[in-house]
Amino acid sequence: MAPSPTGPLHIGTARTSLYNALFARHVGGTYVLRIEDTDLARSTADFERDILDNLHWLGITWDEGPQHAGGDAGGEDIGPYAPYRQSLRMDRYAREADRLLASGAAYHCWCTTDELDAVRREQEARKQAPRYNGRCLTLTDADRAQFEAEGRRPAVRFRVPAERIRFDDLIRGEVEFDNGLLGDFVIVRADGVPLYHFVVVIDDEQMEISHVIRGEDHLSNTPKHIALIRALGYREPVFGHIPLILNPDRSKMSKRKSQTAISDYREQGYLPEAMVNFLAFLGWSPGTKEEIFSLDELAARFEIGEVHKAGAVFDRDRLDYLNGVYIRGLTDDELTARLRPLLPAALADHVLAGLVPLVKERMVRLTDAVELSDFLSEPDEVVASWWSVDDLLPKGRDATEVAAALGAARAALAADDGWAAERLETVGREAAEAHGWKAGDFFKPIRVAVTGKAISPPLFGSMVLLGRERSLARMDGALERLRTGAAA
RNA sequence: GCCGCAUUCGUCUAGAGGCCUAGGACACCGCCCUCUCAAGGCGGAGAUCACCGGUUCGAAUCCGGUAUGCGGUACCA
Repeated sequence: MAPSPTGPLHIGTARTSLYNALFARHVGGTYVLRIEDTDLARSTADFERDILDNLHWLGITWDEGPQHAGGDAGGEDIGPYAPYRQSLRMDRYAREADRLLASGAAYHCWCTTDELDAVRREQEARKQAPRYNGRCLTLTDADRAQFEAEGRRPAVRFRVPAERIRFDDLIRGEVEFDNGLLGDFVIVRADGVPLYHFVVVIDDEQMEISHVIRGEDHLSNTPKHIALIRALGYREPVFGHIPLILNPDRSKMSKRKSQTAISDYREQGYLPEAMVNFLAFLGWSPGTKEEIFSLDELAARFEIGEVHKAGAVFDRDRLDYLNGVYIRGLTDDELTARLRPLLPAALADHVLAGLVPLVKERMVRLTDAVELSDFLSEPDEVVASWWSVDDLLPKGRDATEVAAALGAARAALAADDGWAAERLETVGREAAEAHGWKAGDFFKPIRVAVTGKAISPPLFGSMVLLGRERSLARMDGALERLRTGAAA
């Protein structure tokens, strides 16, 4: 797996990482992670940290590669072929470029960006394939001396042999390209920085990569890599190109149209287990009716050859559903621990522990607990500001009637000295019956007064967590507003 | 433009010649349960298997073509 730290860990990169991990674990292989940071201008240490951190968060582990972010400052890489960051392997690439130059498989190109653009525009205007015209292939020594004298620095171009390239893709089967259609592409920039197609091939050889599993967007790059592999005398790895994850409009999933950073999902309260389960099924299925699988179970069943060929739309609804399933599958203690950092410190641990069973099956994301529990940590005045008198009224009842009902409820509940949920509910129901109201209607003003909202966790459990005094005080506050409102 | 890849309910998918009048899940709708909301249970609607032609007694499944979509076509990865 070879992510490029030019952005935060992307959903697609995470899924590719997952498939690599599942494949490696399933066949008992060695999973290698390499940081592709040759694009110095766009790569940052922060992005690298984000990628490694979030991969760890998902539970994806690798056998070789940087275990911690740190750039060249010293995240110690693990594995026999360290370093696993391309920015630290430049001497190796320079040596291989020299080999290619010496053998004539590559040549210097002095063309400037402007010159190349001009040629390309001309080709496009003539409806020709835009590719390098080979100008620097026929330069004389005098030409070269002239460019040198002008201060121009040459890039290195690979001389692409015009041949048909065929390979057996793990997922797509036999694929064939005609490299005669390709122009000679640059492998080392004029500033000496080697480019992706070149370094990936060198590293794969030196790190003894046997299987390259990557996104389908690399399928048409593969013939370039194979040509380079042959020119360098390397062993050809097995390739597998997995389908793309798509925006709802079926284009390649992008930041513009979808949320793509794993860290965003993490912040929004998605569980890593749910993300992994969801991502695994975006492009693969075990063929069973069962669809809840842990990482270990996935690794046990995963077959790379069963991966689909067509892209899959990222379906947020399905992720939400799965996340809810996983939240409900957590023990109360586990959920309490995961919720703790998201909720105000003022919310006491024992209150949180009591809250969890009340909200567990009402959550889609961990962050939902914030709104479900804020009535416990906000002061009475704030909670009172969330509602208006109208919010207290069940359908068809006016303020005077509701004041009477709430007054009766308050009196009955206050008369109970235990303040336990089950007992309170019994008292509440008896009071409702005595008052001649349906329980639902009778409880509505209590709910709004106590929790500030028409939708809340179970009422009596909520009242227990809030405490007798504050619950009664909030009901008193509501009664007051009902009476003044009714009077007005 | 050129090259490549793909195409089963809105979405994720099952399906590898007869078990398919195409199964499941999410989303949607209805009912039940119910102190609100969820969760849960039950049921419903939803796919002429992109299209056309062929092979075959028989095709979603095999072959050919067409269309559409997507990806690539950088001194980005």
